[in-house]
Amino acid sequence: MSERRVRVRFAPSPTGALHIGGVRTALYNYLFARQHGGDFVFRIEDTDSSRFVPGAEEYIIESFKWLGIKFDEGVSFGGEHGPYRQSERREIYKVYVKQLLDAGKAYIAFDTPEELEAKRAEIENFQYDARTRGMMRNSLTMTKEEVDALIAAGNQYVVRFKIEAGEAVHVDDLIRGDVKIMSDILDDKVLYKSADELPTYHLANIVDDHLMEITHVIRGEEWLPSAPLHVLLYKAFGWEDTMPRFAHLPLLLKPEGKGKLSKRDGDRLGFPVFPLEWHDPKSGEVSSGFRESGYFPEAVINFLAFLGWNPGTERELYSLDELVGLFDISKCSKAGARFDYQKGIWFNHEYILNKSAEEIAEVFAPMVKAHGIDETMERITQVVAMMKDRVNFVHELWALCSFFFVAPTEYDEKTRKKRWKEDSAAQLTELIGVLESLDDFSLAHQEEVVHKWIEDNEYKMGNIMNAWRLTLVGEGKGPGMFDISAFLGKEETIARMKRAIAEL
RNA sequence: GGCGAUUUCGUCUAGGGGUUAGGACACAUGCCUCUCACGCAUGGAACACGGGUUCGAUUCCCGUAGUCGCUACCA
Repeated sequence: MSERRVRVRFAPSPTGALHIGGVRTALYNYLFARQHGGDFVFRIEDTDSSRFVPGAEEYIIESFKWLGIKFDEGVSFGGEHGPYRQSERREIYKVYVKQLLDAGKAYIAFDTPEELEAKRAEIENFQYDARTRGMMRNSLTMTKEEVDALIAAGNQYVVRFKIEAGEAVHVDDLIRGDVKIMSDILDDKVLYKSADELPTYHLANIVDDHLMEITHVIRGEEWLPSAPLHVLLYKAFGWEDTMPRFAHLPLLLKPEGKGKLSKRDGDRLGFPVFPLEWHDPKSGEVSSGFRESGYFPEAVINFLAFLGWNPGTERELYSLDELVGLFDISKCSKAGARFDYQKGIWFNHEYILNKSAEEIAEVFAPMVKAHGIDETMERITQVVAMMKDRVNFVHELWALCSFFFVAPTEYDEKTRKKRWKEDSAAQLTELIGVLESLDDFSLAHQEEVVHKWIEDNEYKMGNIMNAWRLTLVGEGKGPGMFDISAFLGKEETIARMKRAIAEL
């Protein structure tokens, strides 16, 4: 059994955008598969036809493509264990449902949803189980003839798993250790619905994991309560020998307040909870994505990897490949983690710091163009080199450095009051003369000449520089003055100064 | 309500029977400086509570409380 090749899967339902918690689950699966030299399978669990949302499947695939998480097989990736869409596996499930029925481990039930609802209203804490199934309309309380007649007459039914009371069920969890539960508290779960000829999650999940030779099931904590049911199903099928090991990951919680992270939190606090922007086809609602918000996929990966796990070192910046080597599922934390989006922003900033000006310029250039500016890649890269370390996102660059490309048309009032002195106009007019005399307008040469001019005239460095800054930038921000003037060039620099002196 | 999981600074976490309980984010202050940032430095800030076990518990055990999840013919 230990010889088996490691195979894990990520199996979302195509019911909408991929939640960021789901992304983390997929990431951990991916890291686990890679570090064990195993396979990562992508399965679509669309057994609830009523919740199907068009475009969701494509969205999920594109999300992982953007993030750099690769699957070895599955929907759209091929493989020998297909089909990988559960709605295309109807015939397979039927075989296994029949197997359980024949073995007396499951039974047919005719109770309608309305009847069940009535029972729940009638009996407090009603549960369809060993205590109550004797009073319901099912193949246990009817003769075979009655059952056959009902089916022949076209009555819809479900198949329920017959759970015997009094058994202690153990789930061996990679993160939580041994979790024990008594079978008495489990209900006879619906395994199959005749109405749409589809199984429910529980049956499909076990059958598929078995057939697809999954060795480890790494999923969210919301599945922990039904894990004993799954263990019982493996036993009912006689598949204990190859039953996968389980690992239930803690959930992602709201940044503040109570409960698990939701889309609403993102809207309210201003951060994305989906990898990509999502257009809901039903409501027409648009939800922001990490990609569109300006996050680098590497930063998102790094951030998510550290939400609920860490390698025990003090380093926090790791590439996806490095994480593969370091990941240890047993070191995952057990408690839910609040979604600390501030930390996510910090990660993105660190990735900007570590990327070259050329790489950032590649992203920034289209934004410059979008503002109607025609600049060479070289000049854009120069600006990026000066400014990139100041921002958390590339798109923040424009607000910080548009003055490199567009001359100021107005001058910030506060800065003017603070920096524009009585004699500023006279001094800057004098400075124009100094600059005009320069043949070499390079940063170093300007600096030398201007510094000497300031010293010779015993001007105050701060007064000159800040007033000068106001003329070139329009406000009191930006990199060193000579960086700015050297980039603008002699002509533009002097033109901006003249215009400002005239206006101020 | 029942069942399960879980609990270290505001947040993410390291650690583990004897530690000045470590790091990061955020926050504050300072430094750098021609501005604004970045960066750097410093600082405040935590073992949920109550019982055990023990020479000693934040660490192990048991309770209590909080938190999270499940309790569907949803996944």
